[in-house]
Amino acid sequence: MPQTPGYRPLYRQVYDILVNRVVQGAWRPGEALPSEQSLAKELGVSQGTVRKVLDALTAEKLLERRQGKGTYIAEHTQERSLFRFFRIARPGGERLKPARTSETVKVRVARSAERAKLDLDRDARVVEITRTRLIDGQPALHEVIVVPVQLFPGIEKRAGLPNTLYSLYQTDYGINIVAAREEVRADLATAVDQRILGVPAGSPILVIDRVALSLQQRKVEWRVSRVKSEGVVYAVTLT
Amino acid sequence: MPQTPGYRPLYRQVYDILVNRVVQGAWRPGEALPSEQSLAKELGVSQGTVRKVLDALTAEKLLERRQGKGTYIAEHTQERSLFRFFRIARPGGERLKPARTSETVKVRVARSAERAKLDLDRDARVVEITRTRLIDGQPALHEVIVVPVQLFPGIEKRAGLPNTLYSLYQTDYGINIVAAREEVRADLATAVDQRILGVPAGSPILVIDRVALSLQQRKVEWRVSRVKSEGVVYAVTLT
DNA sequence: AAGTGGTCTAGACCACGTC
DNA sequence: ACGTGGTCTAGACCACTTC
Repeated sequence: MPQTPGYRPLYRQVYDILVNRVVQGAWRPGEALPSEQSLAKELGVSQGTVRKVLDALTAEKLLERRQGKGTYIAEHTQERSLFRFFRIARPGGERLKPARTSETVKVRVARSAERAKLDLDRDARVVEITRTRLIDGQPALHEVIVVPVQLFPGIEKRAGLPNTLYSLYQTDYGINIVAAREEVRADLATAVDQRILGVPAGSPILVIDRVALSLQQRKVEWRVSRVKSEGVVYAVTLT
Repeated sequence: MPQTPGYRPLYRQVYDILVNRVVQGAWRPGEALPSEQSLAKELGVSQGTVRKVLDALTAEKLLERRQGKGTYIAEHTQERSLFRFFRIARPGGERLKPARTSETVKVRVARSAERAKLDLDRDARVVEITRTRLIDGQPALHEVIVVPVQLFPGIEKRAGLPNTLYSLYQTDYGINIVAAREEVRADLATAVDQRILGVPAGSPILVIDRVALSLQQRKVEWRVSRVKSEGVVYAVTLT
């Protein structure tokens, strides 16, 4: 039987404090945090305890540390977001970068499947973004992205969304995507796939179903991508 | 310009020492290591330095730590290996466990594609294991596994290989699989797929191409699995 | 009570980047 | 020269497990 059921290490409290500050935008992406020493002094703990927390947040890719310089809020730049969550590559290893094309944006009431995927209430409204992306100048995948309008007010009025939405989520809405659950399956090309991707009927298509999670583990985005399977793979390293 | 080009922290040396001991079988899977204190004393470093190394090896899943008890060599048990590297699941989340059927085992000279995948010399010999696995009693995937015979002498003479080979690699050959690079693509059922998996011609098939890496980052196994895509997905969490 | 890993502290010194 | 993060130490106390 545990002697202290409510035991909570000091570093957990420090962790929560710093996460809250980051979430509330105390520092902007790319900006430096105070030094370990000053944070320790301010919070009334030792430098080692602050260090443990900063190391943990760095492992979660929310911070970046640079020896001799300081600790910074990690930026979800285009390059970085792509490299982290976009797993399409050439067989053998070379990672690919898609170019974007125009998108269509709609606001509507969430369907039941969407409410289930994103833990939404009845009547919740969502923004639906549909777009096609190019690899080597050819249409290679198209995707439907659904996010709760409540979390991203006004996003539907923006013209020309960036190629990687996660940098936009971070800079304009304070939402950090820290993880994504993906389910990959094989399917056959539909009529829509044939038209958009220019593939023959019955071609194999790789379907990627992703739910993206924020720092608070909230389900923030549902995205289904359909990828022309020819000459590309979904590459991942299991550890 | 770095002032000390050959700088190497103390914990790196301790790390190498302990990894070597594990690789050379100083302790068996499931066995406890000496306590932090005694390791520190023996190696002439502080407990904190030993702790840092043990924590790192635990993060790599080579060790397991249990508060109040000790630090143990992680066991690649059937359950654990499956859960870690076998990513097939039902849509929505439930992870699946395949049952094995009989396999066929051959020894032969490595083909050039195999030499490239596994960094083998010309004339290298490999063991090829072919097997089919069942989900819910139905054939659901079949795979071809290729390993260098040099690393696994006598493996071809074993009858009835275990469902998860990685526990065998660990216990009988001292090889710990710590990571796997996987490439997933969509394909159409071939004649072989039709016969083995009982699917119609032209069905979508999920193909998983895996290279498994040992603790020393050596490419130890190449495995290609073809999975009946109906009702199952390849599930992974990106972080 | 004894032994283990887990937390926390205080202080020293090192490597790195900037001034 | 200075400030930052990175390493290393020594010691204290806590929580968990076993005896």
